[in-house]
Amino acid sequence: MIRNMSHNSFALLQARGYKLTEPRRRVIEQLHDRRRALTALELHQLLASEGISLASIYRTLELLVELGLAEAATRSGDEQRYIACSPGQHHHHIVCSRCGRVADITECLLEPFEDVVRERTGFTIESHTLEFHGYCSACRQ
Amino acid sequence: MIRNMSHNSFALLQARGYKLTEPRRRVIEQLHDRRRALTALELHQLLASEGISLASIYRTLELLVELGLAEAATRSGDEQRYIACSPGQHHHHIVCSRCGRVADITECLLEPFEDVVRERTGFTIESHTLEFHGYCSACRQ
DNA sequence: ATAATAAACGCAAATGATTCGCAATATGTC
DNA sequence: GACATATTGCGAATCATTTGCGTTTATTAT
Repeated sequence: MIRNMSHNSFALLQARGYKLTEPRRRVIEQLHDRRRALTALELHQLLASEGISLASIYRTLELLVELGLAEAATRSGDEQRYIACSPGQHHHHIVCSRCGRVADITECLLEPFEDVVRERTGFTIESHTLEFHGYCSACRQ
Repeated sequence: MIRNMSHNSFALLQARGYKLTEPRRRVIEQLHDRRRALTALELHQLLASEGISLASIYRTLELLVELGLAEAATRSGDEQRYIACSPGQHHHHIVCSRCGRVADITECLLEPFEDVVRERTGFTIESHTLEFHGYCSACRQ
């Protein structure tokens, strides 16, 4: 299952004409397997034994976001965290404030409200960002 | 009205024992009067004639966030934007993707969903971040 | 009002996450 | 199995933000 999710990303990468390199494979695996919001530096440390450069990690993350295979978490600190993401369906995440664990919220809760927001504010609505924060079962006191 | 909103912030600042200085007054005024999500650099440029240092703008923004008088917008780019905020009631914003104009969404749309999210994910929920993006009436094509 | 006093300021240097240039290497293809 | 090229690792560069420090300014008490 976890393997399959990584493999989906591998496949999409290649289908778009990108090479499936060692740094890309490893970053994708980590993001999927750990199910955590990770920083570039954390990925670099997790992959220390692989001799992958920090620059490649940044470049890979940029590519994954572009392809919809990862997304940048809401920032709370000076380092950006990244979350593995299935492309296609729009959805949201809850992130553990202690360990960074991520869970998906499978459908979008907000589309029904976009009309209300448009009427109230006079803005047209193109998108929204939503992220919940709390504690996963392991980190709850 | 606009003046009152700035004055509320002035008062809260002083009530908490902080001095109402020129940089603080000006930054608060700009954030309230422009009703836009602004970067530190933009504030510095807007206030160029006042001889206010960029460092003071950063320090003021940090203080305003701490006091709940401003909040950091969802980042989309390499500079943080800040939004004037009334402390007290939890609410959300919609930000114009072209000009940065901000409108308030007066109450929170998501509290009713927190139970659902908790049940589905097994996380306890402490908070959430939500921001809408679109175009204000002036920027809509 | 005026002086006393501590918080805040302006400046310039430091920090640190992220990006970039380039020679070397690894991937997918023929 | 060799080729052509995308991608890598390295180190240097960038640039938003933070910090140290001597000076200024907002508040409090005289």
